[in-house]
Amino acid sequence: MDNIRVDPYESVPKYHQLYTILRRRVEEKHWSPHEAIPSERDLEIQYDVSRTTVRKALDMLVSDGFLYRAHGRGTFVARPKLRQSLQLLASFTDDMRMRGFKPDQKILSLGRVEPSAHMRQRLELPAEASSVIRVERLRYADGDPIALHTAYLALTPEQEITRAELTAQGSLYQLLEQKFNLIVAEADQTIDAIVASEREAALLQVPVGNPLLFVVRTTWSHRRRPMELVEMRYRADSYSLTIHMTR
Amino acid sequence: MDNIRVDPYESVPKYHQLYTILRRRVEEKHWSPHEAIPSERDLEIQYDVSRTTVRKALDMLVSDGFLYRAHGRGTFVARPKLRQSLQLLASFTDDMRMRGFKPDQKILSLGRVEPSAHMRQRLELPAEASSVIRVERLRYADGDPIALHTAYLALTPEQEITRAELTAQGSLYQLLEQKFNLIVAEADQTIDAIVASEREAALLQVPVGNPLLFVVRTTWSHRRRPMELVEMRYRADSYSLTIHMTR
DNA sequence: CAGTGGTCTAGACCACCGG
DNA sequence: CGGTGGTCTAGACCACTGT
Repeated sequence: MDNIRVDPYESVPKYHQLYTILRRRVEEKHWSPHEAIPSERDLEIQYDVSRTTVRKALDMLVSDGFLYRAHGRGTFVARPKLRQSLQLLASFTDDMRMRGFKPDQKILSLGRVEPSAHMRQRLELPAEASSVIRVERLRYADGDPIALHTAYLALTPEQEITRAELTAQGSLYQLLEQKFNLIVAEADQTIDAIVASEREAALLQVPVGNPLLFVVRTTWSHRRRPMELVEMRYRADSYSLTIHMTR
Repeated sequence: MDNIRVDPYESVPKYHQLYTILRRRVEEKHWSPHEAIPSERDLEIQYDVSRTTVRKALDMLVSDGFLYRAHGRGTFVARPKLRQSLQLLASFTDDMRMRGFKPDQKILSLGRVEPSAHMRQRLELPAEASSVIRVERLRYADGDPIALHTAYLALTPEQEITRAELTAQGSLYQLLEQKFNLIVAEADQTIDAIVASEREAALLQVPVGNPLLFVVRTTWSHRRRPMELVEMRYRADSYSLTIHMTR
């Protein structure tokens, strides 16, 4: 039995309601992996929406990796996926919570610095911009230090951030959204392997020379302005990136 | 002037033709970054297709990172993207060519081995499967060794691969497609940092203890059967992963 | 306000797959 | 062959943006 229905008076679009309904069904294992779900014409009738709306919902479920389609055969439940840490562009805070750890942080430094030429270019700073905000934070999972993050923010001199605000909010991205309406829309990342320097080793509590994942990310706001350049150094023994790819 | 038209008699879908036309325009800088392209209604008339078809083409261009939309304002050209090496699930061969290097390889070993319990699980091997094919290859870019790949293939005893075939073809994925109709459809990857062991250091021509990117990938065929488990070790000084993310 | 993208409908025909 | 997903149309109305 299911009495979940798509409600035409909801402000949420119908295709999104249907997406949520079907996604829950998959996650609650109402169907088994590789089992066929009802056909698009069945769903059309069952939820009293057009086939276009059904297909929009299914498109999203396919691109999110919950379903796959086979022309002439049907639409099927995908194998359960491992939680992926990249792609969705989560903050460290959210990433840790999804992985089941309690996130914490220590702000090592916060202040304005003069941007390098490279930074000016990456952040598309205007010539008159004489400073960016630099935030260095040590980040913890369940009390253990696992990453060192150094962020450079393209903010005007009027746009300030205090330690107290960042400590209270926890997530830098959420703070930037609340204070300045800067919403992260996209990012480029490069991923490298490095070995820990003396300072990094001391902060992350690993021996000098231990491997670290080194991630450099540039983020753009929804207005398509560069907002942040951040270097992240992760202890390789307690953190790895997971990615799902589809062709 | 443009006399490029969507041809209704082509076997390629109209939305895909339009996708190609517009993508070329963007790549050839017919419009500047952040410049608005014609509205959906304009494109509808200009190419004599329905708005649904226009939107399907635009959806693809947005998800591929060529355009972005702003409700009530228009559709805009995205900033030029850096070539991304992940996501599209390219073979090493294609990846190198896209990066502008000449790929090469040396097959270090090729033969059947008994799968470990872990491997049986990851490759969903039936109980009677007593062996998998193991291929160990050193991979070069412009003549320099940059990666060590160890692949385990879930193939039946009848499905064999020879050194000659793999050498001739170059790409393992292409060989699997041609010989066994195994087409890579999706993959899970974990990315770690490690330091080079003595053997790895010797093969990759770096000092022992140098950092390496360690990528473990499971691939599934279009029929959703696991086909490969592969461990890839990259010299961090000459290779890094790049990823683009959208929210 | 006019113009943009966002949602949605009710249909149609095609291409592919399995029995 | 019947049933599936894939493509496509011509329209409608809503929500948001800038002037």
